[in-house]
Amino acid sequence: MIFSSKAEYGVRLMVELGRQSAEHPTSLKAIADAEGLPLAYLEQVVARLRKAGLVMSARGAHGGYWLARPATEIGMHEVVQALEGSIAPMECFIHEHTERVLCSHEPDAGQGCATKLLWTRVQGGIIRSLQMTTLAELVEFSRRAERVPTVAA
Amino acid sequence: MIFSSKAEYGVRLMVELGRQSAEHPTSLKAIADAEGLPLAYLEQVVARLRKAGLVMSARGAHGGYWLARPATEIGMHEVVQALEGSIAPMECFIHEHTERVLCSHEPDAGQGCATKLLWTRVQGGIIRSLQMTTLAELVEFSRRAERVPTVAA
DNA sequence: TCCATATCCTACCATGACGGTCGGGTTTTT
DNA sequence: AAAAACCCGACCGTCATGGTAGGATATGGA
Repeated sequence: MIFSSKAEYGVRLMVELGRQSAEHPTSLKAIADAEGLPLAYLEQVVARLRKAGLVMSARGAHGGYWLARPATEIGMHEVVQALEGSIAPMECFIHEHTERVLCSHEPDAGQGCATKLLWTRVQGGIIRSLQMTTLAELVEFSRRAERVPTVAA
Repeated sequence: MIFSSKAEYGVRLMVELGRQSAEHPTSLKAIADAEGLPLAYLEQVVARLRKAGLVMSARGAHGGYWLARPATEIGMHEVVQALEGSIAPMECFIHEHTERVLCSHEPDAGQGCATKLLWTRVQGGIIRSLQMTTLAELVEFSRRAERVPTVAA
């Protein structure tokens, strides 16, 4: 049970954007360098964030990305959802919207199997803890962690 | 982001054991048939539960498995932990106990990166929702779901 | 005693998702 | 026109996952 690295990278990227003023765009190159992440891969990651309307972009020289909204108004559940596709602890939760593909083991009556009760709670726990965290919080945290003396040499 | 099928199968298995009285052991074969799961694979799953001390076993004819404790005293976080190894939303959380393998991206100071704040909360959310659910609850739920009239034919 | 039933254990395997690269296209600034 | 950057799709190696195979060991019953 683990989130993919898309989530990790994407969150880092968002934090990095949050640290910049939203005036002039930040290039992916800059972020890739700052975080030590592969540029080409970041492109795929940021594409998801853009499609989800979380970041905006400008092409061409001096182009780049910036937050579509102030960081205080961005809940991390949106970010993770955009990156991860959907926040589902079990396969049968994914198709939720479409044609009710049920758990296969689920009795005909629907919404039956006992395990679903469990996974539903887990899903709730995950989503709640994501919702209660805003991007602004993470940005603030990273700002503070910044000036920690390492060796004071 | 998804739990492995080991978790799913294992939880089903535990529920099934919870439905049986803990007197006479239940064979894996019976459970595999009841749930429609591959026997050989279940063996691997149940091995983890046994090693974690959640179920006990008897070999030989009329052998099988039973709960090591009453279902009311089994928290689902124990079950999932046994099955899944550890409940960690991100790689760098796994080595926790061993030699402090840090996030690689984490600044030298340690406990630094902003994303860790997020994943820590998520982990908390998951564990809490698992802890608050006992096996007994799931067993009870499955008992009730049992007698749902499908067509009343 | 011998067979059926069952747990136990280890090795093996195929598929698919994941993390990542590559090449090229398009847009914009200088 | 050249550089900087976003954009897009195809490709690819590795590794965890889900599952199988085969056998060893233990136990109860005929």
